Formats: sequence, structure tokens, C-alpha cells
Amino acid sequence: MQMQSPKGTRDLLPKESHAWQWVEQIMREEAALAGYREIRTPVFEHTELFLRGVGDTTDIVQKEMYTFLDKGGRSITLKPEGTAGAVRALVEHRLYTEPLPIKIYYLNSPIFRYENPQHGRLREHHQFGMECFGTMEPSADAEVILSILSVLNRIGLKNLSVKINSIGCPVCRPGYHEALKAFLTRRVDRLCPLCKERLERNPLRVLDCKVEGCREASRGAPSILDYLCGECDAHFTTLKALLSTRGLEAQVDSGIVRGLDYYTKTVFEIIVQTPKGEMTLCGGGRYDGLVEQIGGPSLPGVGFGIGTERIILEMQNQGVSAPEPRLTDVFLASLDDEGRRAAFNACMELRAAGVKADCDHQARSLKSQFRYADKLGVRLVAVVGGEELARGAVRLKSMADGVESEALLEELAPLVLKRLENESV
RNA sequence: GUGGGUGUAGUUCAGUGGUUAGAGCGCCAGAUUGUGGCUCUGGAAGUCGUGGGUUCAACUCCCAUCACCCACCCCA
Repeated sequence: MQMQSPKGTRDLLPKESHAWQWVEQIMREEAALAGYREIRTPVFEHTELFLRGVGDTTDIVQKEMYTFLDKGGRSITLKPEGTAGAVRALVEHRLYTEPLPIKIYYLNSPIFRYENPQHGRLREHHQFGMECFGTMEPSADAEVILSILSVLNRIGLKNLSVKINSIGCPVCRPGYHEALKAFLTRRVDRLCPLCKERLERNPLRVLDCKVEGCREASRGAPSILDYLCGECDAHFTTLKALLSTRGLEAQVDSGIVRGLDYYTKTVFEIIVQTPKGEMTLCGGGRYDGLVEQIGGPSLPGVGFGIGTERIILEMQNQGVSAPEPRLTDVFLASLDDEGRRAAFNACMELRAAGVKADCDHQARSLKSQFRYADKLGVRLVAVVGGEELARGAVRLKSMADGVESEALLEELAPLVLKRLENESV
């Protein structure tokens, strides 16, 4: 049997990694602009963290976690989402003793979910996330939404839409649960088996079901928005106003309930319209009770996670490509053994001067070296050897126009630097 | 987890029971003396996903298995 990467995993190959780096750079810059600092937490955590954080009625916890016992008998789980680990670290290291709010982000943290792979759905994927702790203000909710939108806009993605909703808080949600449960119970016979269970433990999730019967059954269901308490309602109204101020008319969609239990008040998704339907790029919201559930102080929070694979996928769909860095600017070709030594030496000198330089490592013919240099897309080729080398010189050829000139070896670095700068392509 | 499709060189694919399995692109090299892109010529490269079975004979038929793709489910 041939070795291959495990089901649902992918190798990031050199020809695509530059696109990732470009996207990462934009994420870092936007996070930094908003005062967020990077945090890196372990790939695995105690299973307990996710049971308490993510919620044990969720699909993620019930059937999608990579959980195993380690050799010490501890139950360990590979991160199925990014927020819980960040919250654990925040609590463990008392980061909340710093001036509030605490703003942190994680970049391409690997995320694991055991499910059937499909387009844009892997068992291991990577997420960028921003989390803001210690403020109840809707401006924080607006900030994280606008930050990630700014990232997506800078990348150049089109056809994006933002859906928001409020799912209330411990004050108002019980009342809504009751009303929703009463409503659905009257139509229970039309619900799918899964939703019949959900009805008891988490009726909100029935609204998210895609089964036709359930969709019909939930038509005309009471809306959470009608049950929000004064505080939640005011929060939601202000958030919408803030987004609107920034020219963002978010689509209010009471069907957005999210797959994680820790959310309170604001939940949102960023969707992209594709020819095959819509794809969720980003999901997030407010989680005012989470820090306390994890064993920390009562500290509100709001944030999001976004899948990098999906961003890259959609970039390809939309024909958006990251600028491709030139691999090598100058190639040192050699004519003979003496030239090979000198070319190697000159190559290292150029690198020391900050020039992307390379030389022949295959002992190839000059013709082949040129062919190779051409494929690399280099801008200048220096031919080292022969009678020029005896005079301490090389022939320097510009690959774009084929023009050659002679250059002294000892002046090569400054000359090359100047030419690369002048003819910057 | 359920249902459908696919699996042949690095890659995109041809090849449906019969000698040493093919093509385009890519890769490597050559086309007279020290030079790329175009063209021409040559070369390397495949346990035909894996394991069983049927047959005188299997890439081709059957079974299983693995992986990928698509749908459901869910979401990033």
C-alpha cells in the first residue's frame, strides 16, 4: 500500500504556500491595526475543556471530536474550534489582569473535526480568529466583524454577505425556549428524529435544520428577536447601527443560531455566494458566559473563527491570486570547473548583499543552465568562467531583452542591486 | 454515519478479456566550437489504488478494502 496522508488531510505544497503566506500577512496586519496580539495555544487540550466550553449537546462534541486517552490515561481532544483554548489560556495565565479589553488573535491554528471530507471540508483545517475579552460594548462586536471583513476585502473576495442575529442571554432565552418548544411540540410529528431529540435539550437548533419537514414545521415559529430582554435588544440595535455607520447593512437572519453552545447575544456568519450555493467563510459571536464556565472570572467576550482553506478555495473560484514572489533574481551560470567555484562564491556574496541568487548544483551544460534559469524566471544571468574570469570579470545577461555586458566580479553585488532596482518588474 | 460516482506515468487523460500499457503537458538531454524562451529529435518515468476471486489469459469481469469527488448532515 502506498503511503498517503490520512483521510481528510492535505499537504500544503510549495506552489500554494505563498498564497497562504500572503493571506496570513493580511490577517496579521488587520489584527495589529485593531490592537490584537497573537496567542498560540496547544493543538490538544483536556477533553473536559470542550465539554464545558463548546457544549455537550452540540454536533461537534457529540460526534466530531478527535478524542483519545494518552499514555497517562488522560482524555485528550484535538482542538475542534479555536475559542476554548484561547479562553483556557486567558484564565490560566490571568491575562485579564491587564488593561481591558484583552485583544488576542490566533493564526492558522489547526482545527480537527471527524466528519466526512468534502469540498472545503477537511478533517484538519486551519483557522484565523480574533477574540476580544472584557467588554460588553457592541462596538467590540462591530470591531471584530469589520476587521475580518476588511481582511476579506483586502484579499479581494467578492459576493460576501454578513448575516447577524441575536440569540439572547440567560435572562431572556429561557422564555424564548419555552415559547419555541411549545410551538414545535404542536408540530412534533413533522420533525426529523434528530430534531425530536433537539426539541428537549436545545430547541434553537431545530431552526437550523435543513430537512424539509423541519423547515416547514418551524415556519412561523416565534422569533428570538421578539423575546430579547431590554439589554439584549439595545445591544443588538446598537450593533446594527454601528455597522450601518460603516456602510455595512448586515442581513438579520433569525435562522443563524451557530453550532456552539457558548454564544450569547450576537451571532454572525460571513457567507460567500458561489455558483454552487452559499458557503460559510466565517462564524462568530459573543460569549459572555464562557470565561466563567471555564473557571475564570465573569468576563464577557466576542470573536470569530474563519477557515483559511475556504478563503483560498474561494480565491481560486473567483480568480483572485496572491502576488507571486520571484524565486530567484540572479543566476550564476558556470562555464568550467574554475567558473563553478567562482560562481558559487559570487552567489554567496550576492546573498550576503541581500540578493536572491542561485547557482548551478547539477554540473549542467551552459545551455541547460540557461534553460533552468529561464524556468525560474530570473532577471539576470551571470556567466562565470573562461577568459573573462581570468580578468576577474563575468558576462551579465538581462533575460528580458537578451542584452549582455561585462561586469567585474568584485563590483557584481552593488551593480546587480542597482540594476534590479532600476528595472524592477 | 448514509447514498451515488471515480481510481492507468509527476499531471490531464486514452486504452473494456489476448503478445513488451499509450498520448499531450511536465521533467532530463541533444540539434558542431561558451547562452534561455520557438521548433525538431531522443530519453527517463507506471507493482494500471490495494487485496482476493473467475479465466488458458484480467488494466479490462466479480468481491472486499482504502482514498478521492458529489449529495445528505453539519459547518470553517
